Amino acid sequence: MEHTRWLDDDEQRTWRSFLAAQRLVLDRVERRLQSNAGMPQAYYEILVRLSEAPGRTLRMSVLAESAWSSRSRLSHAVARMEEAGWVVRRSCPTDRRGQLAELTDEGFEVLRNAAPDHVESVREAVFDGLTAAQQAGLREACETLVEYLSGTGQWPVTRDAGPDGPGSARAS
Amino acid sequence: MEHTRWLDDDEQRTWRSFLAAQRLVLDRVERRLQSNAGMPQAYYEILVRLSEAPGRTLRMSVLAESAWSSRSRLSHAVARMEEAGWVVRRSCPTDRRGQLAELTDEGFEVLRNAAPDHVESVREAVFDGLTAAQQAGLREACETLVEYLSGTGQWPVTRDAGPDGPGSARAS
DNA sequence: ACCAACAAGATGAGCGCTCAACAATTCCGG
DNA sequence: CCGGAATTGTTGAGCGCTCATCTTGTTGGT
Repeated sequence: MEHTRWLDDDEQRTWRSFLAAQRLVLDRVERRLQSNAGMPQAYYEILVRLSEAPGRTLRMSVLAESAWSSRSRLSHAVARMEEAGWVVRRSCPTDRRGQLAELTDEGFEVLRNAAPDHVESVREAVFDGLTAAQQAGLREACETLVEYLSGTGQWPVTRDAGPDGPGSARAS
Repeated sequence: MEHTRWLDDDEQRTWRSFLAAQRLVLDRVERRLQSNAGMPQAYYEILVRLSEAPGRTLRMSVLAESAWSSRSRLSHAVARMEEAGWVVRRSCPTDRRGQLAELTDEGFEVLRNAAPDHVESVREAVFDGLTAAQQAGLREACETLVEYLSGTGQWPVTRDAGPDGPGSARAS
């Protein structure tokens, strides 16, 4: 490759505002979650996925995909959360390489307590600042990007997790 | 606060797709930058800001704001980049608390070599996957968010850095 | 002129993440 | 049914980031 496809001014502004917005939003949400629940955003997402799964149990590999995490990251994270008593690991009966991660009652309780403030912080950081049309535009772009980027390298992705159900953590 | 403003299904999907898209895009871009230039995205952004500044020099506090970085993060980052010979620090003549960070010729060269592949990876990760309308929608939402979130806590923000000029790193 | 408040930047501990390497198991062609 | 290839999950080193804290320097009220 010797002729670089540089970004024009519009693209430059799009990319830079995406970077800035992403940082501002995530730093804000993460900071608040850290101070109110003592966990990083990535852990919260893992707990949510588990809480929505049948039996509150998922295989590590499936959990990794659905939380957009690498296997290694998930492994470290679950190890820590197991120490905290939020999750337990059991070996998978049908595949002895596999591990099942199960959300404990304590972990579920932690999630349930963390949820209201977290959701509030997301609302304040994103939805309170955007019109309905802007929210629609953001969603349209992000969903397209997810579709476009999924399954192409990067993670061991095998897209098959169902789309978002309503968070069951809020429904006791 | 005792009545939580939960996210409805549309908001839920918007938030989750934002999280996923953000992760997919940034992980991809960062991985490529790391392997081709040996630096994280945050460092690249710092080098770009310096390269665009008059005299390729900025005060630490100004640099921190313009790269959306905390002071602490910048301090650590510049320390590392100084070891690498990409940047030098000099004390500020008008305020003896201050430090000036200056991009060295070597640092500029590193940036210039890193830029083409980085830009290509951004194009592949974002622009090649979105229609013009989706790009506009994304930009509109992100610019609004940046405007909305800037200057409200979080960083020691004193918004006054000019908006993005064209990246001077690509113009020799 | 003084001193309390504030601002700039550096620093070290702790932690989450990446990357590469590894062990254990399953899969599949011959 | 055997043996190489692929898959699953873990581990440890290294690094960037956050948070709290500290030092140094500036500012503003009296």
